[in-house]
Amino acid sequence: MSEQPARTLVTSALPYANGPIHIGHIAGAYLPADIYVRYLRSRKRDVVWVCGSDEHGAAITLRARKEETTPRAIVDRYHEEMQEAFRGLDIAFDHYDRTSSEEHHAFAQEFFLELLKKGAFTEETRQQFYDPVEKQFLADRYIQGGCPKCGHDGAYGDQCEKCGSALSPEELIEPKSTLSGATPEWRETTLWYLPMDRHEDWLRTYLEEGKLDGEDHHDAAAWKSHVLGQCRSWIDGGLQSRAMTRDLDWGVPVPVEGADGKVLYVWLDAPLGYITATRNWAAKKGVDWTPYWQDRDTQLVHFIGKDNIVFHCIIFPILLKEHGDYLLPHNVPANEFMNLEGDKISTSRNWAVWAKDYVEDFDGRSDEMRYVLASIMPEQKDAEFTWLDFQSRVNNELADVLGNFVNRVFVLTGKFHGGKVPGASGQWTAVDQALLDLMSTTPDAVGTAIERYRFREALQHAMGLVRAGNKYLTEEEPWKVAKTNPERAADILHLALQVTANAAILLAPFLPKTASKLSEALGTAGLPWDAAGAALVTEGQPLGTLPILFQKITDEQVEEQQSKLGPELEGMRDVEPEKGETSFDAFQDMDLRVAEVLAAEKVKGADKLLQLTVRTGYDERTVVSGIAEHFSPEEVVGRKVVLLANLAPRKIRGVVSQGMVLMASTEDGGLRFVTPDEGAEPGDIIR
RNA sequence: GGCGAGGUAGCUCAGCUGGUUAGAGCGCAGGAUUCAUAAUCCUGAGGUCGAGAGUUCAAGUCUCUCUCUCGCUACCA
Repeated sequence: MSEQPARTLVTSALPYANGPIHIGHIAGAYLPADIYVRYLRSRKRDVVWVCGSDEHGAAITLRARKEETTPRAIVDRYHEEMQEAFRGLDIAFDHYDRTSSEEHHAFAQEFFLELLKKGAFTEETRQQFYDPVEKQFLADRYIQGGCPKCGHDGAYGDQCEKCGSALSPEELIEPKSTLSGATPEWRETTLWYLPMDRHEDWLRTYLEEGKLDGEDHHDAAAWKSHVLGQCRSWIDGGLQSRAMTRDLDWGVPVPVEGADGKVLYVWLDAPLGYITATRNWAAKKGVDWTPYWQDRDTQLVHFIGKDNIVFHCIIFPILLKEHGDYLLPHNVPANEFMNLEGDKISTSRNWAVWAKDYVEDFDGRSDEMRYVLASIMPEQKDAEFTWLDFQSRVNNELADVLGNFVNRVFVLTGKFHGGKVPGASGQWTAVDQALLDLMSTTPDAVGTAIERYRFREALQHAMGLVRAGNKYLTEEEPWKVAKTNPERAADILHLALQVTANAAILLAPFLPKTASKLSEALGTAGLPWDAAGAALVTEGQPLGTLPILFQKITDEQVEEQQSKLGPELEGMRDVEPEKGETSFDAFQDMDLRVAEVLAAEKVKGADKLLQLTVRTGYDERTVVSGIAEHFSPEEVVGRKVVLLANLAPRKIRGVVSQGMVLMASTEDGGLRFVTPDEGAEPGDIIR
């Protein structure tokens, strides 16, 4: 790998076309990539940035059924909406594609076949649920039933959303197909698996040392520690086989005879979308796409959020290497998560700042959001966005430092030099020289930080030049000097203008709108990055008119935005949807009783479990309950509770649990006992 | 329980391969100034660098133990 790659291919995580984009997404994978790419473009490097909608997967079909529409309609809607959000924040991909395109299907199939031919997969036949009414195999998410863990009656085959536990479909109590409501049957199906354990050795070398096939591949030290840490954790834990196909009808069909009703697993399908997108971009431009994915002088960078690390650093590299013709990532600068006003961002609770809403509420003010997000980007650890912080950064830094500096320079030039760039004598004082020095070193400081994916630091450096400009004006006082020494005053303003023009270039990756307004007004539009560091504006150049760059964010705006967070409906909660209809008989099957907790102790080796001894009035029994994180043993002894008494006994962590204690799970993420009213005694039947 | 990442000024965070009095921005106090969006500039207060032990001539920076937060994972209501 040479110091400077011949070209760079940048990707941002394909957003899932199942919901709108929020600032967490932007700060995680799109804004950093946008800054990085704008910088490289400004340096006139060969760079291509691709992205696209990830439009397959069970969640989308499930949602389509729920909304009584088609998967196509869902993905079409979000494909458009997401692009609108990106455009509104000036996130400027070279190409934005979608995985449901014909080209992608064809390419993904071709890629799959190649892997098949190379023996990358193992074929395994397993029992799987089949819906006899809809005549299809059921993906895990299409099966609903009682959760074996918490008893919650709407658990999915892969996960119970109530208790968060990972499940496999056969564990469900009374499983039902969510498609037809029918009871599914066991049938054999054949799926292709990726045996990842085969790849542990070279992956370790690739990640830890940056070496591939015995050659230097990338600088492993340049990777973020949390990215490497996660990968190490996965590999050390032993990599498992993972199914690369699914029985589903929405996705890229498996191109093998007899594989009707099977599609590629979205996690095989989606990253290949990067390649398809590049091919489509190249076709559009009439250039050859292959160097971007196959030439060793290309640098491949994936921008993602931390939830995607394992796929981009382990699974996708395995696929690429097995294929053999493609480059592996040179860096995956994953960001951590962005929290919001003290809580994690949550789509279902509407605890999010939606990109689309921001663009509507703050029309034309994309730079403000970009600036704030770049300032607090979760580069090494989770970060937090608050509207008060947004206000203070916009007002104190953008408006007061940058906006005001620019305004001072323009007003002074207007007043003392008729709005034209004054000439300079070339007689620089020590103070001038210090500023000139800073001006000449800042581009490199900013650029180096960007190339190291340290965007906050880069922005600090760029703003540092502006701060120095303010200091310079305040201390040199050209408005005073002009009265006694007009030549000196001209020098000062000339230099201040050079600083402004430099700032326009350096800030452009972060604040594209502002930067172009500035460089237009200064007559320096279109100058590349490498021009920065020196004099840019020329004597006599008339300045354009410049509006106030940044309006202050008012307290009212802050309050308005804060009040938008959370559930939208007055008095109504946005909770998980009601389950499908049940029958009286099914209810009758449950034997609910009042019981009293006699004793409680923690189950050793488990964080969440309490072992309870309860009195039912007719016996005493042991119940294991996953409430240890919410209640101490002392707190629960003596309580009257509601017990599901006839639940099949189950061995949990070595202890046989005979029944289940009912709890209400509350909005704050806690649990509350369901307690019978005064007078109810152990053994009382609940019906 | 296992693994990973964090715990640094009131707030948001930097501190690379250990080395002079631990930094930035905001906030706060005092002052200067008026060209400018009541903006700007200077000065100052403020930190036992989560706790404890160890290695070293020297530790925020390395090792161990403990503790708290976040994430993945296991057990799981």
